[in-house]
Amino acid sequence: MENIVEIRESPERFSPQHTFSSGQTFRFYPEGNTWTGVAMGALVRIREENGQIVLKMQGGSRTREDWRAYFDLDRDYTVLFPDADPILQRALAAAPGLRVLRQEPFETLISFIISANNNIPRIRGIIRALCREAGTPFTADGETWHAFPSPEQLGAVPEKRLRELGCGYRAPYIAATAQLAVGTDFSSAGRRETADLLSRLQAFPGVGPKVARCAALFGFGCLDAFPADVWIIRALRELYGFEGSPAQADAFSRRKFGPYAGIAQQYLYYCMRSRNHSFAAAGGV
DNA sequence: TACCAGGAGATCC
DNA sequence: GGATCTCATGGT
Repeated sequence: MENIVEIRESPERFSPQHTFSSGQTFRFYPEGNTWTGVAMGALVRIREENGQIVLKMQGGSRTREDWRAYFDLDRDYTVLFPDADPILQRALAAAPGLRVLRQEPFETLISFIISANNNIPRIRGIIRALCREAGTPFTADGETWHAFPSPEQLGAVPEKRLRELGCGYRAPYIAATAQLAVGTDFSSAGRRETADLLSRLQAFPGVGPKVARCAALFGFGCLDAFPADVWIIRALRELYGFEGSPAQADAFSRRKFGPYAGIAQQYLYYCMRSRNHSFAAAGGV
């Protein structure tokens, strides 16, 4: 019997548009008024219905609690930044319902290795190709879908084949990281201090400071991890007068945004990239 | 057609 | 430790 979980939320608490368009996950696609994707081995469909956001998960073995954790639905985002400056306040208001997902560690690690010096449409295409190539297939809604490959499955794909699938020069990094990840206990890694986790993640080939912070934030629940790409550095410089390097962004973000700096980063990133009009009109960018 | 993309690694000094 | 180059390849 198929495992189905259905969750209803208000648009103020969860926005698939803001969440899936903020560059933290690459497996969700909009079609009409429905967002469709695969996560944790299940088909996920999200649509608005009578003023409510309806999340329907089909397949896999995850519970309602697992999915609430995945979408971070039980966290009150309105109390995370009690001392928010006016700029952050505008960013938070510009993307209501944006939530930082708690994705699967190995998927985030590989996804953001692929993201290096790459653009989002192509990242999505490569990840989709990897899933079709090596991910476990399952059937839902009368169609065949593919889970993200396990370390064993991805590690078995020849480097030459990874290049054919579009991975380019990242192919050896992906192959080596997948093979190293076999036997790695990511669940215990997630309970470490962020700095300790980052150094361990950066031991994987193709994982530097930025990719490690993305994996820590999106895959391990380290909400203080602060990925600093060119957009965020630009935002800190233009909006806050920050003059430092990406390596100095950690201390700055912790001082400026506190223990949830990673979530603040995601709102700032979304607003910068989406050229949100209300944000720009308010003097944000 | 150039330039860019949610950078990392190698090689310089 | 920091500056510089190269790495595939589709998007814009």
